[in-house]
This record gives sequence, C-alpha cells and structure tokens, in this order.
Amino acid sequence: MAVHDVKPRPVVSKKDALVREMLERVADKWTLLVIDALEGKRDVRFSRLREAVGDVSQKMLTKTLRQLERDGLISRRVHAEVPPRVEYTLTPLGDSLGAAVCGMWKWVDAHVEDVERSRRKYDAPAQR
Amino acid sequence: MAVHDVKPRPVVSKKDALVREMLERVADKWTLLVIDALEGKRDVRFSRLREAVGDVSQKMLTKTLRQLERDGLISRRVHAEVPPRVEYTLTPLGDSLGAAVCGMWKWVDAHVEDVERSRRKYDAPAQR
DNA sequence: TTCTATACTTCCCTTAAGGAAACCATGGCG
DNA sequence: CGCCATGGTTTCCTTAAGGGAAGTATAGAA
Repeated sequence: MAVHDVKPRPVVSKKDALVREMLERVADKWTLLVIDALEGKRDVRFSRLREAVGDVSQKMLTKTLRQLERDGLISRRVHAEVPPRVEYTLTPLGDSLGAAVCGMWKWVDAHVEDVERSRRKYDAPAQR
Repeated sequence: MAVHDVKPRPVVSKKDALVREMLERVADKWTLLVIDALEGKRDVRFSRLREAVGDVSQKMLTKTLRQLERDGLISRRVHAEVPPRVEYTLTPLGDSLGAAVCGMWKWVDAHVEDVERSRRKYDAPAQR
C-alpha cells in the first residue's frame, strides 16, 4: 500500500541469487567440461585444455577460464617463456565442486534411458 | 586419411551429448527453481507455481514446464473445468533429480563465502 | 449477451550469447 | 629480416533467449 510495497515479493534473497548464479555458471556450456577436463590433472596448458574440452572457441575458453579463476576454482600460472605457456590446475575448491557436480553427473548417467524413453513417448505422433 | 577421417575427434559421444544437454537444461534460468518449488508438494497449480518461482514470464514458465514434462520429470494434469485448472507434480524421476541437484545446492551453500572472497580479491584494484 | 478467471499461445522487439577471423606480443631461429 | 608458435584480445556478425502485451478458448455467473 505504501511506497515500500511496490515490490512485495523480494523473490530471491541475496544468497538465493548467488546460488542461482552459481548454478547457471556451473551449467553454462563450458564450465563443467573444463572442470571435468581438469580433474585429476595438474598444469594443463591452454591448448591441451582446448583439445580436451571439444570445440570451444578460443574466446569462450578464455572467458570460461577467467571466470573460474575469479571464483577461485582454478589457478592460472603464466610462464615467461618465448612461446608463452600458461597452465591451469583445479584448486581444492574447484576439486570439491567437481565432486559435488559428480552427483548430478551420475544422476544423468543413470537416467538417460528414462529421459529418452519419456521423450520418445511425448514426441510420438498422437495415437489415432 | 580417408573420408571418414574428416572429423577425427567426435568430441562427444551420444551419451556425453545428452549429459551435457541435461546439465544445460538443469541449469537454465528456471528449471531448478521450478523443481525446487515443486519438491514435497503435490498438484500445484500454474499460478501458484508462478508465484513460488518468482518473476517468470508466463511464456517461460510454460516452456519450462513442457520441457520437464517431456523429460518425464513432472506430471501435468488438466481438469476440464470452466476456469481451467492445471496441476503439476514431480514424478519419482523428478524427485530423484531434485535429490541429485541437492548436492550441488549444498556445495554452493557451503562455499558462497569462499567464492565471494575470491572474487573480491580478484576484482581488487591491482595493488600498487 | 457480456463478463470473468485460468492457462495458454503468438507476435514483436530488444538484448545477449557466442562463433569466425583477424590482430597482437614475444623471442629465438634460419 | 621474415617467420614460427602460443595464448590472448578485439571486431564483426548471426543466432538465440526471453520479456511484454495481446489474443484464444472455456462455461458459468450476472
């Protein structure tokens, strides 16, 4: 009724917002693939990473890596050499995220069939 | 060397593709919020759902729900009444996804601080 | 007959994502 | 002096996402 009632539902708390943001981050096209590609390895070079991830554009890989670095999930080490060499490694935090994501990965892995079956059924030309 | 060698790296297997797709799906702006809003409830109406999720546009809510239905994660029941009534409920499959996602949710919840700290550090005006 | 509420659907428009390709800096090599 | 490789950055362009608003169908109430 009063001015402060203009937006009656804050909709999301600050934390919720961050959670949502992180979920989006985690699920954007490349982040997970990068984390996956880095898991269990150390000091992976940009080019190797690019090969491992698949068909990322250079731009997107760079961007993704910067974001991950900013969030403290990977470390970036530049070697002052003549053909430049930059190596990426998961931080402990990044590792733990990898583990958490693993649960989802497993779910998908376990239920691909279910989902596909459901889709086929849904897409089937309406009987009759 | 031969013709079939044109694309030497399939980059992703069929399953990988689906996994990636599901991850993207899960992480699009609304899916998780919808699943979250449906957890532990039954027969939630469209409008209630919309309130619960936040500021979704009608269009996006509908689209998201269709996708979830197609994937077998929610059930959609239409009541032939005069003000139409449609109710949504998580299927067991949807429930299990909710549980799987929970792991990530917890991770984010547990590490928001770490991430924020890292960001502040990263964004800090370069010392000196 | 007109109005109402609900759950869509469709159209239009703006913004954002993201790829391609070109450019840059580096220092040793031939 | 070109030229190479690596890891970027920048520009341009196309596509996709997604919001707003209007339209649709429905049967009963008034």
